[in-house]
Amino acid sequence: MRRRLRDARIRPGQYGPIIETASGYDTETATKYGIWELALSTDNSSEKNTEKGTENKLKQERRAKVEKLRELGVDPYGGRYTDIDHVTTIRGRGDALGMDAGEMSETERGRVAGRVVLQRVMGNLVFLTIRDETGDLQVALSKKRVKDHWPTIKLLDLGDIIGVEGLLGVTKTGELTIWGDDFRILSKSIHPPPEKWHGLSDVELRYRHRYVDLFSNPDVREVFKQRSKVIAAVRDYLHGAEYIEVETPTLQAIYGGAAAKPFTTHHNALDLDLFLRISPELYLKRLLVGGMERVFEISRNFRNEGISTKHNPEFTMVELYEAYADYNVMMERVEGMTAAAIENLDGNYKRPYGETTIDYTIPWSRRKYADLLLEYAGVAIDDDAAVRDKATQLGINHAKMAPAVVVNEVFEATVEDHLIQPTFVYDYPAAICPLTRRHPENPDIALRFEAFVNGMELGNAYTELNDPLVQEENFKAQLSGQEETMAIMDDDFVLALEYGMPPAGGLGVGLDRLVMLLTNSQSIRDVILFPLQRPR
RNA sequence: GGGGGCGUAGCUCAGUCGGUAGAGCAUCGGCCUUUUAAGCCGCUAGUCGUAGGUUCGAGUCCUACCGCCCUCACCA
Repeated sequence: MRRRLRDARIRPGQYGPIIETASGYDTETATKYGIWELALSTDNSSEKNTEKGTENKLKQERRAKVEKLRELGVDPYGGRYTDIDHVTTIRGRGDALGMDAGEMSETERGRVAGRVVLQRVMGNLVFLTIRDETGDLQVALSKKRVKDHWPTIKLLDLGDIIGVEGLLGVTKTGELTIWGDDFRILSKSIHPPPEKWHGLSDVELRYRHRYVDLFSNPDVREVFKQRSKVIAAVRDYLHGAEYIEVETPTLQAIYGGAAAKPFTTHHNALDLDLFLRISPELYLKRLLVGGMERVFEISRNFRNEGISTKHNPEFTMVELYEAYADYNVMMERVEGMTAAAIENLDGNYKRPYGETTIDYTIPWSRRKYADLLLEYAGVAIDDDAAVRDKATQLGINHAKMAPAVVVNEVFEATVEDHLIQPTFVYDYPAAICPLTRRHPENPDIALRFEAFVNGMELGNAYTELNDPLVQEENFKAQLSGQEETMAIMDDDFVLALEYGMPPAGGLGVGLDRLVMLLTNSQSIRDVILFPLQRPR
């Protein structure tokens, strides 16, 4: 679309002869004012008019109003409108005045800008509900008071963005109101907004036209404001813990750091196939080698896998590495960043999630993997026969699985759903995390934990492996085994370890999931502004 | 990929047994200077997701396809 518009700007003639319409538009006028959508659709209207009848009719009526505004000498797409007050600010000032119902201040003025979301026309007095980023406010525009602006006000539609200035007052019914005497139309909306009461509720349309979702459903906007606060708090917390924020490549010639299928892309000038990162891990560890002792990155990662309420192909993770620490320190980091996020929201550590309440009070529960397996599956982790019996009971086809894989299948089937309250599960079977440092006293155990909340994995951490020889061996073992992990040996990463990486704790926390939990959102798509949708 | 559900006016939704496509909001035309989803009167509004099929007749039944949601599988 954008491309078409740009082409049109250069060669308007290609869109055919000028067509005179009811509203008096032609491509020349459109060109002059730079309203290309208008020029194009007007051109097409002779063919497409019948196609989408109502929508076209509604738009044409609004376009006619645009033209009428121009005839009145009013710019329907006005520019700078400064020194405005937010609705919340005006409400605060209004409250401070302590006016009675029906009263109007003689001196206190307000100036707002926002979208018209409700309109109550009573002849020569119009009540509008204006929505800005902070809330809704009523403005009243009377013919007597606005004088010359009245003809413009008669052309207002739901969805228009306007600016209003006037005295503050309280109506008979007790509603704080700006009694406008100055008025500006800032953007004429030519597409009708959704129904005023229900808003936009079709899930597909909400995702595809998120801008409509945002302006018509204030709760949605609130979720994304909270998302911003969560991420800001995580960043502040880490800065406070003397971390440095870095940015590492999203385009990677060799991908790694997780077991996941990548997206592929291509650099034309270099004629080089590249991958979108599945994790920033191997780059962040290189920074530890370089002497950056505490680093983090809030990174967009891309995994070419299934989509679900908990998985979007691109998602945001905070990944961090801390020299001379271990996974126990990382548990404190998870708790610390979550607490910081909660403090930045509302300070409430007991939060609803669906039907349950989750208590984020520190410290979170810390449970050994093997203990949980015994508790919920009733089997000892090293009792292969018992584990396989249990697997059979659960309907898991385990004949060809390695012992540790069966253990993990049983664990996932029996334990994870019970991990509702925040829990660190630690000391995983080494066989299912091959690139991980082993427990010094038990080589079958990996120094790893996962943080679970509401049965969902929130984070994953390790006491990092810094032995280059073991790392190289593990890499090779991985390569020979699974097809999708470490498709290419990352020699440079091993080289970095050969120079010497300090012992460290490393952690990744899914920020989309953290936001889901803290905002009581049931789908990851409700905390991602533009979740992936197939083109229509 | 398997299973289930959904797709009707710009939006939110009805649509009976297969028999002339409906309502509310919005729009348009009236009345209206204290309304709160304002109200009242009148009007307009449709490729029933797409393409086939069955039938005298399909929004409705059948098939395929497209899109979305849920779920399982895959997957940290």
